[in-house]
Amino acid sequence: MSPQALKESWTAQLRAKGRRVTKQRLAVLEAVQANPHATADQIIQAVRQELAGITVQSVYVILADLTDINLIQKFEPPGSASLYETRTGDNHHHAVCIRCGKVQDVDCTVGAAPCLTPQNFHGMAIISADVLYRGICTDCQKAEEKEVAQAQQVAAQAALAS
Amino acid sequence: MSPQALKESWTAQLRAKGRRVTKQRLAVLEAVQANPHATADQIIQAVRQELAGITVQSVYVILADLTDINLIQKFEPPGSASLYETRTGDNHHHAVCIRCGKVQDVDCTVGAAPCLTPQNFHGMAIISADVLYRGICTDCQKAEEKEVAQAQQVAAQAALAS
DNA sequence: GTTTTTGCAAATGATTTGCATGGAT
DNA sequence: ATCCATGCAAATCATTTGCAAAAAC
Repeated sequence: MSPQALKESWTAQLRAKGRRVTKQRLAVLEAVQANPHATADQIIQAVRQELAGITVQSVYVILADLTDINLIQKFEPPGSASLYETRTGDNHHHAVCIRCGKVQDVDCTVGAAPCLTPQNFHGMAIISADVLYRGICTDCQKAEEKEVAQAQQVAAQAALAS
Repeated sequence: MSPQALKESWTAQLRAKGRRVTKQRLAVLEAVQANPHATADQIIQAVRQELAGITVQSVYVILADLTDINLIQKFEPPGSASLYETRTGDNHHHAVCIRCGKVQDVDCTVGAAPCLTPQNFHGMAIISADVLYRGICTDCQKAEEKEVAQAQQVAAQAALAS
């Protein structure tokens, strides 16, 4: 979608939910759209490029409200600050790199229902399932290979010197 | 395992990891064992039954250390305080009730590897997958049925009165 | 006795809230 | 003109940290 079309779409959706269309809200939406998996802090920095005076608290309030009306989605990785994304409505999961912290979307190909078939649900009526993968992203895999190679070189030199 | 056997097991494991065995650590382990999915706050309350003087910060330090040596496991549900459990090592997931917040274990029957087979992993080397189910527990299902029944009664009486 | 643990106070980071003003409809 | 949204300050909540005293080895 073009930036213009996005803006119109957001405006329409805000109005549809009885929310007023303000430059602050549009700026927050733009920032979240521009940087998927952005933290509140990153969003604040980005929004301030356009609206220098906006306060931290306003951005938090706006983020919470946009989350309520499902225009954005909040994702809370364990142990770090919440991330916000414009991708909503579809059932997708996240993969976080345990080395650099980068978060990537993972499409759920199994439909909206729970993706596992566990034996023991204690009679609970399941509404949704969130899946968080932890792993090492491609960049960090390369970086680790490089480190291993360097460590081997150092070890070889130490063996020579002794 | 009997309380006594548990205590000996913990003692052995602490020693094996080079940790000193203190009454504080044992009390924390006991509290976590007694109440699976306990919050730090609940653990502090429980431990103070035995060790009235123990401080909040000590319990946090102990919990972090016990988590490091894998004697307990930390679970961070989105939007609420961390929970601690003694069940470690095996791959199990959690189901949280969106109404009362109760957390229950869900056995993962698919083995230790990622339980989904998503198409799009971005080349990431996956190490583990955490799954969080959201739903309504049996108690809350009953409570909701009761509420619906009462609402229908009220509606019926209103219809009669008009 | 030495080193790790604990106790205490104070700080931190993320996020929320109450109240007055300002802007969108 | 009306009422929701924003700005501001201060509070809250969970958790961490630095340093001195106490306890386990």
